Amino acid sequence: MNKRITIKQIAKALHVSISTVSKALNDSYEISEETKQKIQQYAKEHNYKPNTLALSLQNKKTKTIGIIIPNILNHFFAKILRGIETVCAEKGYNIITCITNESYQKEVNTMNMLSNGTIDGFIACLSEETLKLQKVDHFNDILNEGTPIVLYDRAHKDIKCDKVVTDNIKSAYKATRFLMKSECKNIAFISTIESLNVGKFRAQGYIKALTKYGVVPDENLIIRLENNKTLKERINKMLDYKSVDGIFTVDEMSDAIVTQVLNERKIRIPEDISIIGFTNGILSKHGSPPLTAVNQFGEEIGETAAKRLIEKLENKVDFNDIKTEIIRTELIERGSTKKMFIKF
Amino acid sequence: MNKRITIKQIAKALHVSISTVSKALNDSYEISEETKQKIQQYAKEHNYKPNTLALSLQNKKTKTIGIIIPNILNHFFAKILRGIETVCAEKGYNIITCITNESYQKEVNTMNMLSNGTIDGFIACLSEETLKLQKVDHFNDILNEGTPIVLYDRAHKDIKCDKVVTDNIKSAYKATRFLMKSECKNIAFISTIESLNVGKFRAQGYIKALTKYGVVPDENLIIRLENNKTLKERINKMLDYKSVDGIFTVDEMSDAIVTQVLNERKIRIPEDISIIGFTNGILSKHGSPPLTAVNQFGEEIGETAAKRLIEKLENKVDFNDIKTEIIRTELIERGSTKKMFIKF
DNA sequence: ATGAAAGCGCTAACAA
DNA sequence: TTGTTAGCGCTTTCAT
Repeated sequence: MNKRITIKQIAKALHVSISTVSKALNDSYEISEETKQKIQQYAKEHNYKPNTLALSLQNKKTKTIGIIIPNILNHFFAKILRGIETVCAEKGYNIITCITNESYQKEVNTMNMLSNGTIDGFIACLSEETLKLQKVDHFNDILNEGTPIVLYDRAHKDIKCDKVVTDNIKSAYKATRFLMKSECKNIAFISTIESLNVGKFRAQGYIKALTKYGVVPDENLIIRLENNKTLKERINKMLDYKSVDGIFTVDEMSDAIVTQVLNERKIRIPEDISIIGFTNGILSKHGSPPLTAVNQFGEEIGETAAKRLIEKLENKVDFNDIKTEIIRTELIERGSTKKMFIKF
Repeated sequence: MNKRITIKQIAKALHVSISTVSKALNDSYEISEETKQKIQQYAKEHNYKPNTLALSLQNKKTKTIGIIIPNILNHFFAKILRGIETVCAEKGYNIITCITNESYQKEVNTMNMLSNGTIDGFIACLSEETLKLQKVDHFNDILNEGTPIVLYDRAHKDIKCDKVVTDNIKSAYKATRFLMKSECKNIAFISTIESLNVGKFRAQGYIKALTKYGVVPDENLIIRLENNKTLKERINKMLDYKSVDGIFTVDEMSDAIVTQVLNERKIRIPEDISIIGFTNGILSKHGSPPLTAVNQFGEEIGETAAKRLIEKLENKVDFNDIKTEIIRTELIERGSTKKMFIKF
């Protein structure tokens, strides 16, 4: 066993003082070339690595960022994490990743646990439960302590900090309009994320588009749930009720289940019904048929959030200079929608 | 701004010594109830949180674990991460997640960066490049420093540490046998992960099963690639060559592309060709038809690895007591294979 | 019951 | 050019 060596041990071995070693290792001009050589070589030979903890304690900076993720199995969040990681690695920051599993309590606990010197700042996304309970004091407490936070995707108006979000209303509006352009007359809306504000925004965009083009939203074609328990039966009921020819699903779960139901009922996509999804995860790309979907650029969201936080940490912008960045989306046309031909 | 408070400030404010405060906050029997009360209350009011860094420096323990993940967009790894996180959170450990993006250099850098007091141990998976280069010294160096490592999924025989892996040979054997049982005569093997040892093992299992039941492996039905660049054309060539009636795809990418090609050629699944996949990710469950697949229990792999590492960290087992744990798999029968009827 | 002091590994101001 | 010392926030031993 080749235990780690400290500056103190080097000093003793080489009969110099601790500070000489410290300076030599930091290549200080104060130290003679000769001594530097000697010390640096000894350090290398003995595989010396400075103890990050001690440095952090000294500098009051840890160069690590806490990442709060509601659910890592969600491909969208995985993409965001990748974006964050890329930027952080580039700029020399480590990340501590915490998964809240959509739980309020877990979110509060981990954030408190980390905001005591372990991390310099947070990049966080509210859990579903937090959003339901509307309790966001823990965020404001941490901000008050002087720890910067950047919120991504799911934000909350009562938290006064930087945010990086998607323009859900506009994206949903465009997706719905696309369906209308491709001659769909009865366009349904399906969501299992009604508990999230992003889910509500997408519904707003859908309704806005219909209304704008003179279609009165039909309650029976709108399914807004907080989970997918009763979804299958709701879809079947809806399809019995009216001959839908377009469906806008705003989360991947809805998309998967709709596709399944349509297959079961031998309804063809897109010949009988067109579908547009949201998020553009693995299922969209590789499903059959591949899904026309609103692509969210998760990596870009992550990168933007990380860049913003690091700016703050490095005092390139003032702590109280707060902004919300909106990341574009794009509609990726694939096989689940007909080629559009109506001009508006 | 409500800056964090230290023990020292409490001491000053309350006109007691630093050590009294420390003891009071730790509920020491040495301190009078009265003083304790006073100090604890003050601490609570001022939202005192002990500085983790200082504690770690003192204890030589950080209660955080470094997680090395080759690619977070891979759903299997995401599942493993979730398993790790669950156990770590339960036992009070934080995790620092690092993504290597399958790069050797990134793996070396991050592991070196963290193994200097930042983390107590590693849970790691070798990057593809590391596996190709067969350079694993960085792992052994870290082990030599006394930092425990648990390797998951992709391991390497030259690294002497705990491992948690899947029995790839056996799983592939069973999957292949299943295809044979369901009357497939010409079973193809498709892999785009030939660069990984797990990929090679799966091929071995496939060949073993064929051989065992008297089938001579046909080179033309075996596609072993290191990526998916030429996959589509290779599959088409193979299908032109011979009427395949069963395909064993050992990674999700292969599965997605095979399905696509079969759809294009109007070949029905499972009527014309049965498919079995590996890993059982999102695509398997929600594809159409849903894919019969070898399920890998990623969460269990993660949990097992985390438990093992924490045992080591808490000295429940000796550092040199090394073992390899093999996590079961199961074959999940879905719509991409015929109901089997041959008895062997 | 309370406090002084040393030390975890390191940096930096100051002294020699 | 090199060394001494104090201090980052905390625990712990040893006095008082």
